[in-house]
Amino acid sequence: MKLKDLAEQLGLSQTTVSRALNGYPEVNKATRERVAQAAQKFGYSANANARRLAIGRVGAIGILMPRDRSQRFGPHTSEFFSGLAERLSLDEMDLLMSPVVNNDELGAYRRLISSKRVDGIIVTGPTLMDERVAMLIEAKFPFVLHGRTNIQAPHAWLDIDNAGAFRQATSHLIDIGHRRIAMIDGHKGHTFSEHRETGYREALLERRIPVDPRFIAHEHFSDETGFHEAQRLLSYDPHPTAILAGSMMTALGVFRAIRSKGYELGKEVSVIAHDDVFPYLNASNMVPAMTTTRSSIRSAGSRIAELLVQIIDGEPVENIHEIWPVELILRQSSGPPVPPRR
Amino acid sequence: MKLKDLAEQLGLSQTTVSRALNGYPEVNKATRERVAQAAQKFGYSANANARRLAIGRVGAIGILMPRDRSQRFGPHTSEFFSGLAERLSLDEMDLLMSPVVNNDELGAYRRLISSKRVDGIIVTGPTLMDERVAMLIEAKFPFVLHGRTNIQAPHAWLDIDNAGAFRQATSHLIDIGHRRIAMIDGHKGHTFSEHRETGYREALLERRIPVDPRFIAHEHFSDETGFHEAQRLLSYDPHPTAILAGSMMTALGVFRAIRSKGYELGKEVSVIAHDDVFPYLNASNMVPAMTTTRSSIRSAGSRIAELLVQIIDGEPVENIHEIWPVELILRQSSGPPVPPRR
DNA sequence: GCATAAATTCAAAGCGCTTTGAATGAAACA
DNA sequence: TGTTTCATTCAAAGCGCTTTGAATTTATGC
Repeated sequence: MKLKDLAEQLGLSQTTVSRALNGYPEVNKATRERVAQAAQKFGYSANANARRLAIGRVGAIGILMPRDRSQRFGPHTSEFFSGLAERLSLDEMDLLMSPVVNNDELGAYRRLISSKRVDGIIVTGPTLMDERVAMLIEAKFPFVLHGRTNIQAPHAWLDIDNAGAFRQATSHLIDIGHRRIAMIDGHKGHTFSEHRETGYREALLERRIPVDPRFIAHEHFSDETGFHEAQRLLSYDPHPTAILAGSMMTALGVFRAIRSKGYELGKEVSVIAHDDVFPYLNASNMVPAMTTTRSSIRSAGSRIAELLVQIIDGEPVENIHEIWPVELILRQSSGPPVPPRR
Repeated sequence: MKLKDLAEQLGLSQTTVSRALNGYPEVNKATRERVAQAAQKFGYSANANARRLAIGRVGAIGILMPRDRSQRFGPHTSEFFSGLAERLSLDEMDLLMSPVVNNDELGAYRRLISSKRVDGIIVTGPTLMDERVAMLIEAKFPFVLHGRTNIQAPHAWLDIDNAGAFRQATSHLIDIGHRRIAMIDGHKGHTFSEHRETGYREALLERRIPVDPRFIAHEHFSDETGFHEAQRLLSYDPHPTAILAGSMMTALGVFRAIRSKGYELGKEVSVIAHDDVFPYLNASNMVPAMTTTRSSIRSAGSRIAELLVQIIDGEPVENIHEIWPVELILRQSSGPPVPPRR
């Protein structure tokens, strides 16, 4: 059933029916009701493509499948998506996930824009001089970046305070007596990873504790890499008395490594993990409960969707920058260093 | 830049340019080249909405945000999506995620169909008499179901052998001497959950071991529920000597509960988990390595995307039914029951 | 009771593409 | 050379909607 048919059924013009359905004021109330009922009855709903063509707006925002396979759809991505989806549903907006073909990421962004399949784009996991961001700015296409870059031209972004999180965690560990502190985080090049390392270094520097490069690891987030890196770290003599883990998955592996070496968690070796708040993996439920720097990636997604919709509606991009603070939540996996038993 | 502009630039008609771009044979080779070059140069790419309106095809498949919040975008969903996305990229198809508004799920499906935003739909997490499936069959809209229902009318589906997986795991446990075996799985009502329970019961029945209803738990998949349910199970006297966990997350909680009670995993209490193969959570890396029934949910997603594309291309739906076998992989978390050390 | 304003409704144009049916020019045939 | 055929190209119609500008009906003021 199309608009024409519906209009004929009702003995009205397409114009009136269209207006009735779209809530225009110049339609008689009785007529509007009648139209609504008929639409309901016949299960009519406008052909989205015709509608979009006519109004020049899509009602969807896009996101490209994250570039490297390892990052693609990790648990972080899915939590983030969940936040996006939740917010977008309020505006009845769709979320379009488009693949990167031929590994031509920039081209994929360009095509997504010029084919008018989406009203705006969300960019995640940026590097410091992210070329996708540069391109989108240049193209003047609405987008919001999750994370930050060093690119100066105005654009909208939302990021958490990664440097602050790791600075705070590191300082805390120093405060309670640790001197050999290691970190296992995500791959270098990504802004969040660089920022975290910066925070970590700043905290050490402030207390004049030298940075031991062996104590810094960059890997993707999984229990496996957490395990391997922690094993490596603990094999040094003296080994670190505290480990910062970039994600909950990493932390699971770190826990495992500490146990398998026979150390007591939270005593001989402390662990602080960054927690993106996964509904199915709760830091306070671990044994021992895990000390974390916490920030909900889902909430970030939700807010980003909101911002993008605002931008699409014409909000100027200049002032849309948010840095979210990260909470340090002390639990049992961290404590003053205790010399090894034995 | 639109087709008209591009055509004018080239001194050609829109017809010819369109045909050149879409690979029609009746275009001079030299012309085709020239057009391709110009398109590249001007960054032209057809307005997707106009194109779709004209050809009546969208180039996207849809999926609605899973219904209940708990299930929405768990780690399973994201792995599944990942598989879908991977396969769809081969066909340059988009994946459209549409929200369910006002909690009107069926209405959301109807609107998705009648608004012609997608060429086909993927349905997940069905119940035994899933109304969405019934509706889609009725509407004759292309779709593939991940899972199964008891609905008889022909429709395409792909499922793993959930009953077989749990039957096999249970039988194995019985074989090595267990008599009190518990299961913690997903919510009742979902087909996969019912099938698993069926498999479990069949295995017990076959050996004439009575089913203890206290030993069956249905909860959503998270480490927290795994922990709580396992705690409950282990508080019975006598307690189960083996626990089947419906997901890796659940298993993490179960591990924790067993340890916190002071039992030795794989001896006093065995655990077998169903593993959907998460790249960031590896069963063989746990300590002890976890015995699992394994089936990749990502591969399932990939295959389902493939099937849906075939259906959209006209493949009849009658014969598209796949049941994937599930492997039981023995590792250290299961073994013959050992009487508690005092 | 008539002119004017306000409330409704409508016909037709346009969104940017594909595709039908016709036109053109070149090559092949007789 | 005139006629066919084939290879290319084109003009125009149509996809289903929104929206402009005009037409009609109804309400209001004097």
